[in-house]
Amino acid sequence: MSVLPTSSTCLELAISIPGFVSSQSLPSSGDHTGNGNGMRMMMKDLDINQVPTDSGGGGGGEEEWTTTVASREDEEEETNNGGASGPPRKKLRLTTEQSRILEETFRFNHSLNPKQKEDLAMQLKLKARQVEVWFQNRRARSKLKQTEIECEYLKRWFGSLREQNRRLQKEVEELRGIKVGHCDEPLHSASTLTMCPSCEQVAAATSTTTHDIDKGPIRTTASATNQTSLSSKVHTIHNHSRHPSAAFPHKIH
DNA sequence: GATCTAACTCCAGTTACATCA
DNA sequence: TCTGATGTAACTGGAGTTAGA
Repeated sequence: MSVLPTSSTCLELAISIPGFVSSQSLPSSGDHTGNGNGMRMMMKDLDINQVPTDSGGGGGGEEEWTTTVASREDEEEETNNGGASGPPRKKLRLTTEQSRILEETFRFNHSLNPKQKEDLAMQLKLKARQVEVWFQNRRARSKLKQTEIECEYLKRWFGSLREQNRRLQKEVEELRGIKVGHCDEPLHSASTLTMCPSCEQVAAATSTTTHDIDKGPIRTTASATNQTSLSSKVHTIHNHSRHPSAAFPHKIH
């Protein structure tokens, strides 16, 4: 079953399926715990809506704010003063250089502690709050991308399982026909014995029930002899296509 | 030590602006 | 020029954590 989705994105991702722990444990900023007080001090004088006075940094004139965004305080004042909707929200476009540096930083660290955030903000001539928002949005995008990839993979896996199930059902029908025709003869045709590729032994009969993904359990009346083939296939499927996450814990960068 | 509260972070969901076809 | 789709910066509200009173 080679349905491994290949990816060339720069997102660092890992399959996480319900019931399985996502392998992406973002490095905690640690400053949930650590620099709380310092952060409080810093956050006090943040003004996200302050227009950068220097527009020349890195972007060669590309860096520019279209306008300022009304601060919360200003909005509150606006609201209090008249209830009007206030000035339209304007939006910064990050320069390619800013985006590049942010992406670069994100590659190594998915979340920043207050010091890192402040330093990066200073480097990029942005507000710490903007850097924080960017990282939040970036994590969200990363997660979304991961979900899409997982979804795509699960679709393929589902299709593969359905196909396997279809084949097994067909085989059951064939065995039924054979049994009717040669009820006294043992069925040890080599073609019906499946070797487990990893265990390198013919799988023992198991009590596993094969489920048709669409229609529920397959009811089979195959004899014990006939079951050798079927159950070994079941064994194979059970052990080797049990779950995609185990087989394809891929990461995307 | 237990409790409360303030300050902070994160996330999920949403809004709204900028850009492009 | 207008318009709908798309990308994304920014906002909102809730939940969780921590430190200090």
